[in-house]
Amino acid sequence: MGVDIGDILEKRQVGLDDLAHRTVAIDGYNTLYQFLSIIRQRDGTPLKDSRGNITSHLSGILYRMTNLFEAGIKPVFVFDGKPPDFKADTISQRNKSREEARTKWDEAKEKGLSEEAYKYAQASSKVDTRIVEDSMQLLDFMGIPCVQAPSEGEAQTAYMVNKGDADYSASQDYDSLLFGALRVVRNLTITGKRKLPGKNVYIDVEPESIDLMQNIKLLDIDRQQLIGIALCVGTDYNKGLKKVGPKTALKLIKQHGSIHKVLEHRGEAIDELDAKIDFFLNPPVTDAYELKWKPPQKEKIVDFLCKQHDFSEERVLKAVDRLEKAGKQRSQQTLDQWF
DNA sequence: CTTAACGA
DNA sequence: TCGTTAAGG
Repeated sequence: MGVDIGDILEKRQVGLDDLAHRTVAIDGYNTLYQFLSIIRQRDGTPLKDSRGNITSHLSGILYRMTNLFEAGIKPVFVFDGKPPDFKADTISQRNKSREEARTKWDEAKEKGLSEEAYKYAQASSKVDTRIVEDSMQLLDFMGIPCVQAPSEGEAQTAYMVNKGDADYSASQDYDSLLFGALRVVRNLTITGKRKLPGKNVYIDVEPESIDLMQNIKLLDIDRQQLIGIALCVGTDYNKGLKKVGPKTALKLIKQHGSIHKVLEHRGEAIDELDAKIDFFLNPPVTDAYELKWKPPQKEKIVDFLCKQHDFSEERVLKAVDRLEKAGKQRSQQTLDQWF
């Protein structure tokens, strides 16, 4: 998922101090997917309430947003709207892989292959309507603003950064750079623990920022060429050229000058190429949002999480207290938010 | 993922 | 106090 151009990008490690007082526009889909796939029991089952509803994402939101808030960061969630038509293949491929993973999960469980089972359990994660809706509900109760993007969330976060409404686009994917986001932050977590793919090993990960203009300059290319590199490697809208990773793609684009020339030279084609390039350059975005952080509604959070979804009241109250304290501290210092 | 509990 | 491990819902 997402475009694999990380290897050619210059990243800067950042501490949470660097992000204090900064607004980060979070790619909602990306974050929820991460929560759903990672917050699980050892057998692969996600957290669920007594009625069988998945709650992993609610746990992730509650604790991570509390931590970010405590660090003085102003988070905004941005949710996807209608995807472009040329994303249809990717979407149906994802649905297919997810269905397959679901079957393989059951098979592995029966055979007692726990590591296999866990892997397929993760791959069967789905950000469905209910997941999005109750995430928005919880965020609203926590006083964190949400933005509904007309199309791709990462395009909207890019727009908000470049307009000056946000300081960073936050996602694990690099796609918002293709939409022109000037600053991107990855690994936006407090306790940076990430599971190495395949192995059962966890490594520490620090938040890192990526500066678009610095990278454009360093690579000695322009934005169109960066998009060209992405299209060579493969994006959510196209498959990518065979055996071409980011380094080869960079070489090809620099050698031939443009994605059009690269394709011409190789005798290959990408469907609706110009429409896709234009989509990265001029995606649908909206100004219809208001960024306002409000005090958490303690009773509503407790009712929602504890009464309706079986969270421990002790844990939830502790998190809400931290949230309240962080907000009060902030409004005393800066006087800008929370009213 | 994040917190809480536990043992060195 | 810190690193490891289990539990959370």
